Amino acid sequence: MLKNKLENLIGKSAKKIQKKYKLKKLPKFTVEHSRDFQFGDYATNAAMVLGKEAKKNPMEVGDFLIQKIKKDKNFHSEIFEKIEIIKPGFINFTLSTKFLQKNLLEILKQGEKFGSSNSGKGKTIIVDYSAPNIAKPMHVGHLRSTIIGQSLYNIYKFLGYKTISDNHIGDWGTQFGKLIYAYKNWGDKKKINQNPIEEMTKLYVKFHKEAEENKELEEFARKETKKLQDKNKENMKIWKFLVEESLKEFDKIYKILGIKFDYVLGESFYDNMLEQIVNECLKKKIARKSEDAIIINLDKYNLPLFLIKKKDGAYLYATTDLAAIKYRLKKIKPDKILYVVSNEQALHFQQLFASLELLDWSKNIEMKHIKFGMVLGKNGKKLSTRKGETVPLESLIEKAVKLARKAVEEKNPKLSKAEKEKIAKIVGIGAIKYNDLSQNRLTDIVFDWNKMLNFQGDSAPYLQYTHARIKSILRKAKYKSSAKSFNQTLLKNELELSILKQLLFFPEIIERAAQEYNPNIIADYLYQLAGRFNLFYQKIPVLKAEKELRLARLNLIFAAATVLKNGLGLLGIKAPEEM
RNA sequence: GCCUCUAUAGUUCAACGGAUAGAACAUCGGCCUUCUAAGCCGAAUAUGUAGGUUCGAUUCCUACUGGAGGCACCA
Repeated sequence: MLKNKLENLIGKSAKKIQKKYKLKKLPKFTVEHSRDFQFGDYATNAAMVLGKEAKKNPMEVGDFLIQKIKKDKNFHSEIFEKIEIIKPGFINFTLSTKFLQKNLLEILKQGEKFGSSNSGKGKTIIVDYSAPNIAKPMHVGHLRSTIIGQSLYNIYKFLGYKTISDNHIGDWGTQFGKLIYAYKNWGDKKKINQNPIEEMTKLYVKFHKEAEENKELEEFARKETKKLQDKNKENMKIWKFLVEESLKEFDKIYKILGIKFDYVLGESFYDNMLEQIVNECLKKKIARKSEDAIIINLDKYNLPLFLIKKKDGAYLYATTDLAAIKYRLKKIKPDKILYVVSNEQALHFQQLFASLELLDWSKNIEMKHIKFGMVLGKNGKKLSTRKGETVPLESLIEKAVKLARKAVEEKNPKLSKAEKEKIAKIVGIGAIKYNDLSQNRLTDIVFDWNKMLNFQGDSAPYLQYTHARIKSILRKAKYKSSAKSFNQTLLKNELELSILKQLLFFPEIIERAAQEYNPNIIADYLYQLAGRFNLFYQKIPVLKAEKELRLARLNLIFAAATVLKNGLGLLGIKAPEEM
């Protein structure tokens, strides 16, 4: 990656400056590519930070730095056309046209692999995401975890990590007591078979309604839970039925969304390890009894206590999480675990990670809570399931696809029905995913139908459309692969160069998205790339260009299409050939 | 009370301590006898308040104000 090379180059030269001025430490500097190209293509603040440390004029320091860089044996003068220092002390690097043109050949050579790397080689990373609850419908809230998680998974895999996804399904716990009680009293197997989650939700709701009038129900439910945890045959059978039916419905949604998991180990999977976990905590004296329950005291971390066993003997989700970690440490030996879970649970993960430290399990592993903001209603408040404010995923998808179908019908009526349907799905679902992924993970997002289903501007359909446009040109030109030799030096006008530069940045963008666990960096990049292409498209003819130039441009736009497709792929979004 | 997020244009969102704070939607005005107008070009409008650190702050720190969420027997 050019950015890394530049960092090394500047770093080495900066050390020489450090010596020259006898500085104790080498201040941190940054190297970044420019958003617009008026100040060059890459810039560093090295002169400014060095100048500050040395109490010298940055412009003067910068001049020295540039001299040193140019003298370095790793410096290739053919890569940079110009290095200059400007105003407060930015050093700007302008890439040579020749280098950019040559880089295109490299991109074409790498094709679908362009942007990938082996920087994660030898490292294992578990991504824990989606985690819906049995018997409850998936809604827009789950969507964030699912989509962000899947995207991070794709990104890390692309960077050469051994990547493992695990869907930690909520298939165990107290809600089952209520559900089993409700099922035994009011349940209808056939109805559940037909419409599993809807029927289960009805049972759940009914339970709560009845329980308000009859306080005894809560007690009954607790007993059912206990029976289930004691592996009572009848309750196990009902439980299994409810789980299986729910999973079928989840799988339907995952299939439509193109989400895949390497493991689907629900909470129930860890049930038989829980007692052992609590015992270990007691043995290590990090847990103790309190009010008949068992807790881990986290005063040392300034955190509230962590409950791992209830007074009625049942275990909690904290216990299950500990068990899951123990299991993963043993079976998978990951270097890192990412929990893609909403910000609501920030405290839980703080407690969980602190407990790991006390247990001395966390020595060789990095735990990360990849938190994200909530999906709020138009009123700026949390969507309430009870009030029916949550938008079920299925209806959201349906609505998006329907809208996309209408759009394809208008824009491209000649396509066959099957093709239209395929495109409608890709576009509708892409729009939904992009809406989540293009936003910063941490901010709450306000659910907005208009925005969610917006097919213009900064949206997946815009990117997909750009890709389809390119593909359309390539079809008309009967362009076949990039194997053909062509004269890349013909690509030299500003619009062509802006695309070449943008393409060059792709690998470093992916690296950054991974570092920050933020797919929106890729989304933002793709939007810029598409913008640059569309500008080019508007002004520069490809098919009508003179023969050699035409071939060069075809290769250029083919590379752009490849990067759009690769990038969208990392976001879990498909790029149709036409639309 | 404590903790985690958060405050940017009419609205919904970007911006890895850097250069003139970007978009999209909505509004107004242009561009289809040339490769897909789901597009392109142009106009107008924004960093909650008060301090601090810094050559430089939307970004870091402090306080205040506002918003969302969480704080042992739910997950």
